Amino acid sequence: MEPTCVDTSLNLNVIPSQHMNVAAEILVEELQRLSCENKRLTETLNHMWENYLALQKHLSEFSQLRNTNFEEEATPSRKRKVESENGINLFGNECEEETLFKRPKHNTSPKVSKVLVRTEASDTSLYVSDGYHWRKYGQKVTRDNPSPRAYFKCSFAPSCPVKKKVQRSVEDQSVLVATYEGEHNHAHQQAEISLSSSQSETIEGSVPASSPSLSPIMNRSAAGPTVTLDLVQSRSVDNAQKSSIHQQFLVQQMATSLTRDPNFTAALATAISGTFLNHTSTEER
DNA sequence: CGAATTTGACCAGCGC
DNA sequence: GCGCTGGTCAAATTCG
Repeated sequence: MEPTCVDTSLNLNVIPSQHMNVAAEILVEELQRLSCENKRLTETLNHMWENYLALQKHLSEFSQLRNTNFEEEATPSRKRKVESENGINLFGNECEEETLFKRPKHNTSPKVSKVLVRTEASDTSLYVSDGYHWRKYGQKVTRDNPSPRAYFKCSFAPSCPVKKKVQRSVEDQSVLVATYEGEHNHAHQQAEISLSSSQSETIEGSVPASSPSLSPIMNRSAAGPTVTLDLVQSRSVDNAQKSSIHQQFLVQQMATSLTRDPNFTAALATAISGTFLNHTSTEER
């Protein structure tokens, strides 16, 4: 899609001083127009949020169905038996890694999410602090990446099925890529993670549907204003409350982006307006 | 001394 | 069937 730029700038230099009233009118009009657009964007965001929740619900239902079928059909091997005992064979909401599709027979697609963590270049450790307690159970050098991959299991609760893989990014050695699989079946140990809002970025294609985060790059060393965010889901948290927090965070992220980057503002406004207009036009039919 | 980490061996899936 | 690869296990080692 070709990005269309919406010019929201006001060229005050072209307005002569004797036409201040006219200029004021223009300003008021512009303000009203922006207010309308803002309202429309808010509505669009709410609509997208509702769609997202509906999709998540459908996926959840689908995964339960899949899981039931799996239990009836499968005769798990030794390893897989252990996994199913731990509940790791639950069919998750989202599957992002290509490798997960390569082994559909046994990989039952637990919920997978990726988090990128920026570290000091000199920091060679593979530890990502995320509020949970992890036990390292393996390390491997993989073919596609010269830096080793570390394997962790959540050790906060003995029966917790969540696993984590941590590896340095091929492109940027200072970035740690943490891949989480499964869902914690216990309360969050440290429910918050500090994110550097000034330096956080989103990575295309790595946003898990179930994760409240937008796959931020967390900067361990950066000082400055932080956004506190629950990165992982806890079953102990009330769903409605969780949704509310999530929605607030999304709105906050959106608002921050809109106010910060004029190009992004224009592109996003165009994209969302298009989606919104498409949606209303189909509803009218 | 118990917990955590390291590391080589092993296993299963996949492609050829 | 065989080799390659990713993932896991478990004994050995290190750490607090």
